[in-house]
Amino acid sequence: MDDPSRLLAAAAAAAAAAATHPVGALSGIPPLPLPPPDAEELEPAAPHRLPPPPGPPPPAPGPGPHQDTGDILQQIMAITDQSLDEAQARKHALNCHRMKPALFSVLCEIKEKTVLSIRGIKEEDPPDAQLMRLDNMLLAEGVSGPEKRGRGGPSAVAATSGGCPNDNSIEHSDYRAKLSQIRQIYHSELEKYEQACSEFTTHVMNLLREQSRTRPISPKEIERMVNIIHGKFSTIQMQLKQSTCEAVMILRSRFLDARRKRRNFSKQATEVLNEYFYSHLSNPYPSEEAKEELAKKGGITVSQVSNWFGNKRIRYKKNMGKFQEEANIYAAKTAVDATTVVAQGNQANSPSTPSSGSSGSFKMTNSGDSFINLQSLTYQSSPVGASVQSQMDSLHHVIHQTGRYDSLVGNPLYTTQRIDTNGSWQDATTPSSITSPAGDPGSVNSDASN
DNA sequence: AGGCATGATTTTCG
DNA sequence: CGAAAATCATGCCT
Repeated sequence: MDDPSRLLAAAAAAAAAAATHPVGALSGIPPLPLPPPDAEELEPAAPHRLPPPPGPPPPAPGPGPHQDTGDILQQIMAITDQSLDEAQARKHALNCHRMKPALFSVLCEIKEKTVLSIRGIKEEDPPDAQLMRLDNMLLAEGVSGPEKRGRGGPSAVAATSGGCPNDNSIEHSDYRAKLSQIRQIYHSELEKYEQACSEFTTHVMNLLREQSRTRPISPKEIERMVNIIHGKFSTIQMQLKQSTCEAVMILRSRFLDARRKRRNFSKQATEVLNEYFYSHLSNPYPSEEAKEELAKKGGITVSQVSNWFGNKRIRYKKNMGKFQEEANIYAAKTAVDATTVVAQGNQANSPSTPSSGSSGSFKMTNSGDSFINLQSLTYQSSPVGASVQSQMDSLHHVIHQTGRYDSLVGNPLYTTQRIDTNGSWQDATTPSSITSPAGDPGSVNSDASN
């Protein structure tokens, strides 16, 4: 039975359905013959499959103009079966058909309704939280955003890695190199995506424009399509961002691991640190300036100096005996140095801290064997101020080895150092004024840094 | 492999 | 917040 009017009726029903239940129409009610799936994408003139609803609902199906509509429909449906040339010819014929404008406007109308009801679904992607997180992170890591160059400045790494040693070590520059590599890849990929996106968008828009001659395509619809495309591409971009973040994280963790990896200090550094420690044994708390000085001398960072002193104090205190030998070596060394220098009349030899002036006694928590209080001794023998200080400190150990000075209580006139009830090293905050019995105020700041 | 040395990190404390 | 104390993790020596 190929009664065209039946087909028309079906089409009309579909059209009505499309108008009222567009989703149903989209999901495919169609009693209409679908074109074969192939040969479609190369044929811009081919009617889009989605909304094929034809003319207005016929009040009374019958011959006449409806006949024409049915013909047109059939032609439309059959168009994809035809060869390109043939199709072009038919397209042209259709375009010139007298019913075409009317049919087109109906299609437009229906389309309008459909789009209207669809519109509610779309346009609801909030500024993706995850995307924002990724963006922020990339920015924070210095991957996105302006390129930061220059070694001295506070790099992104240093800013985020807390109080870690932030030297210009090999690892650090390695890290930076890798980071910039990631950065490069990220940007080139991003650019590629953007380019592809815009290319694709233009392509689709051209296609739609082309198609708009044969099927109703509103600007809104194009816009929507573009949005969809952008959405898809931004998903890809998000993936890119995500993997970049991962890469940075991995790099970072590796870097941190490497940082955590212990590497013994150079002999020079150990030397410098030990010298200071044993020559300021009474008060082994280098000031910030002294720390900087030591760091510079030893080729390490200030925080490493702090770590070292922290460890040293603890370990020394815990097991003094173990350090005796070392102490003697350094003590003697510094003592000799000090005396030499003193003999030369130069008083700025040791990397002393201004606050180390007090050679107050300190006592070990766990050993009844306390340190000798030598101040009266030195005080009387060589009141030369700061340099004497280190000498005196150094002598502590030599003497400690040879003789036994168990006096815990220092010269009462000379107690700038608080001795805690538990007897730990306790730095007096402002000892300097009292520390120089020789009346040498200059020793307050015995230039630790030359 | 095991143990000690040692630099770094974390936790605790004043 | 800085220092002490505890702990971790690796280097290095045997």
